[in-house]
Amino acid sequence: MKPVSILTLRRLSQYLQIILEAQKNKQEYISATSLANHTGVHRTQVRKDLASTGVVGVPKVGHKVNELALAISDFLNWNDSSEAFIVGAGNLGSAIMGYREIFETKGMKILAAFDTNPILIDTKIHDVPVFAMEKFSNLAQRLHVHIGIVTVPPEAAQSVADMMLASGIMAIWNFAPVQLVVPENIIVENVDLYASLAVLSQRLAVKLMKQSE
Amino acid sequence: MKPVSILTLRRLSQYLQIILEAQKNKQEYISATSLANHTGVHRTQVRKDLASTGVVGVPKVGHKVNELALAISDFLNWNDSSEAFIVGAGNLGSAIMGYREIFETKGMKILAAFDTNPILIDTKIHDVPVFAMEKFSNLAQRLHVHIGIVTVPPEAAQSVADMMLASGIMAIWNFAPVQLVVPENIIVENVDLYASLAVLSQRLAVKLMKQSE
DNA sequence: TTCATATCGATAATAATCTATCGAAAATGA
DNA sequence: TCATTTTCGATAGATTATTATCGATATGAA
Repeated sequence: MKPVSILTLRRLSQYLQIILEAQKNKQEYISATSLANHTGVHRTQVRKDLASTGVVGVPKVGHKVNELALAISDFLNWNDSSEAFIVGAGNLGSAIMGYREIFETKGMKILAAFDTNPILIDTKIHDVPVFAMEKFSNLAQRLHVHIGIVTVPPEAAQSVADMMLASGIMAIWNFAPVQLVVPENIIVENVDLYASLAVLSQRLAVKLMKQSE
Repeated sequence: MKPVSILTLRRLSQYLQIILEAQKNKQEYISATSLANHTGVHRTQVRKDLASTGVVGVPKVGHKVNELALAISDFLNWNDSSEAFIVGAGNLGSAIMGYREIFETKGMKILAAFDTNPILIDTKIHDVPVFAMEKFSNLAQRLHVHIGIVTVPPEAAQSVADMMLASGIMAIWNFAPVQLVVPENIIVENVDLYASLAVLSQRLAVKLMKQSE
């Protein structure tokens, strides 16, 4: 199994979203062409992406919706459950805990949250219990938690990451706009809102400039 | 001015983050090499990215921190203020409103939020007033708002987007995991958490598989 | 002053990604 | 049965992105 590019993984998740929708509508087959039309990705690219999960389609027909959904979910490891801890129970952390159930359908179970704010400690946010930071390490090791979600302010992010790694965390989902320094065997996935905003605002500026010409 | 790739824009925002940090520390000069070391991007790539903003550096010295920060901010249009409305005042919407002040330093001012939930209407969330959906169109046109932020559940996203476009919105920051269908002159920037999670979980699965071999 | 070094900016080479093309297979309808 | 259409999967070509190379320039030390 060859390693698959990040771009392919992101697109697979997009396709899956559409396929699940088709599944809801009791559609039996779906073609790469129609996925291409829905996403704007070129149809040959869609085929390549799907091929990397190992599925095979039927000419003129496409892929069985159920099988394709299962194949992609499997490939993304969304059918196994991975446990996660989240550090930072502020605005963003709460929002993510609010999506707890959806994330569980995608293989990630948020077991607990951690924060330094005494007001929050020993409460529950969207059914997720909030503990003091000091408890992270012990619990993470006892429960074999592999995923750490970072939703703290930027200045705290690196020290939280260090603490996570010292507790056996192997993958970090980082929502802080900071480039975390970690050993290279550690997986870091960044959700960088500023980068996203940068694309939006520059594109808009260019567009407005062109219009006023 | 040639169009700049999305990847370059995202990296520029990353560099800026580091440059602002250096500015805080009263550092006078910063080199492409050091930005490369901080981000993991190749140093020649950093130079190309910076070149696209028009800045010029000094051999052996690098770039003046202040000038570089200004050049990138300008390039991203973060020194001008753009007004935005946000639709969906739930968990995620609230989280984003919580970052209102930070976003303002990056050129985006969230003027108001809109929701269908009567409990929320006419309240304030993180100082942002929440209005009924019906008021969107009128206000957006009167205030010449160009940016719409979508933080509603996936099933409502397309209709919200349609409503936004009918009200003169030109750029959509979409947090719903849905591929919005819009005319091609409309700018859509997606923040796709599922795609991000897909990368994380697949990479982690591969890693764990390799370890157990 | 001269040399070594760090950096810049430009250009060339490599690698990755995306798009086009083509033959084969399955369905549909004449 | 046989042409037509749609899609698949594979391969080749084109585009884009990344990395390497090289000469030039500023700094600081010998």
